[in-house]
Amino acid sequence: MEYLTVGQLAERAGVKRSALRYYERRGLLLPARRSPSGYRLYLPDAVSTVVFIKRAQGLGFSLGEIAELLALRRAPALPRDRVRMLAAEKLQEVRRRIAALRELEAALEGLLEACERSGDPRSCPILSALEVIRRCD
Amino acid sequence: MEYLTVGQLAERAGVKRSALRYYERRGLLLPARRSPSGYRLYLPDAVSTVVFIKRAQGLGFSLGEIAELLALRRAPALPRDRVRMLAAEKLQEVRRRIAALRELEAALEGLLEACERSGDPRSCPILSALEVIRRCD
DNA sequence: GTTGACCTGGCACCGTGGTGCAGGGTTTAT
DNA sequence: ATAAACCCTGCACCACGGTGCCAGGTCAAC
Repeated sequence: MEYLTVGQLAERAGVKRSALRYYERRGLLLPARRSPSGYRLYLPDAVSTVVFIKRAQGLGFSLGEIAELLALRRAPALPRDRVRMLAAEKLQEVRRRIAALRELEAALEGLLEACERSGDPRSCPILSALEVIRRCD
Repeated sequence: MEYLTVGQLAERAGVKRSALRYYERRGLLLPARRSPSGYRLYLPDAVSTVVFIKRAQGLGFSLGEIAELLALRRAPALPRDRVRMLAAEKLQEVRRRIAALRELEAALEGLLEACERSGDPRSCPILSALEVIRRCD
């Protein structure tokens, strides 16, 4: 078996056929060779490309960003600095998201604590806090 | 001015008219009274409802979840336990997302460190790590 | 030679949180 | 009286990451 069909590639890479066609449309997978009847034919190393996509997704890269990483991977002279910059930017972004979520976490913790403390069954500190128009933001 | 038009409510609450109509479609805002010519007429306290929506969004609640919070807020007997449960679930969800992002952070840090250490200009540890098919997951 | 599993392209659809436009009617100010 | 600014409904569209279906073509096995 020299070539893989789209279904075989999908199975080996652990994605759906429809996802592979979508990646091709988005420019992540180069258009595959075709059999005389029009079937896509992939070299076995296409598996590693799809794995690359899934792992980069797992690191929080969008498909657009992954398209750029794949282009860099294909580049004749490996532009390591550019790759490193993309990773560093993504790290900053991840850290910003963590910081934002930690503020959320603190806010929710505060509301739940207020809820514990409050004894008045006719009021709900959580609902009240949400509708208050804060004057001193 | 007893009533607010949709534009006035939008301005006071800091959202767009289109968003208010969308909230109505999604069941977050009860259908407003109408003027004889069909204009929506809101009581001034609709502002606090929209502020509620925006603040709840800020705490990470989806519009569907906010619809439930608003229904609870309107309920005759305030179901504080239910509100508390929703907030506690959201807190758990936020913590899960933080944990996932921290793993991402560590992974990206590891890759960038490997990049610093590696002296070989013909390879890129980041790209390599992405395409490796890990055997011992 | 037929059945079943596979493949093709194209298009529509999912959820999320809206925005924007067209083609009307209304209200307000000058 | 007329222009500007506002309102109405309904529909289409955006990004995101795909999925599902249709009608048809193809390939392998029995």
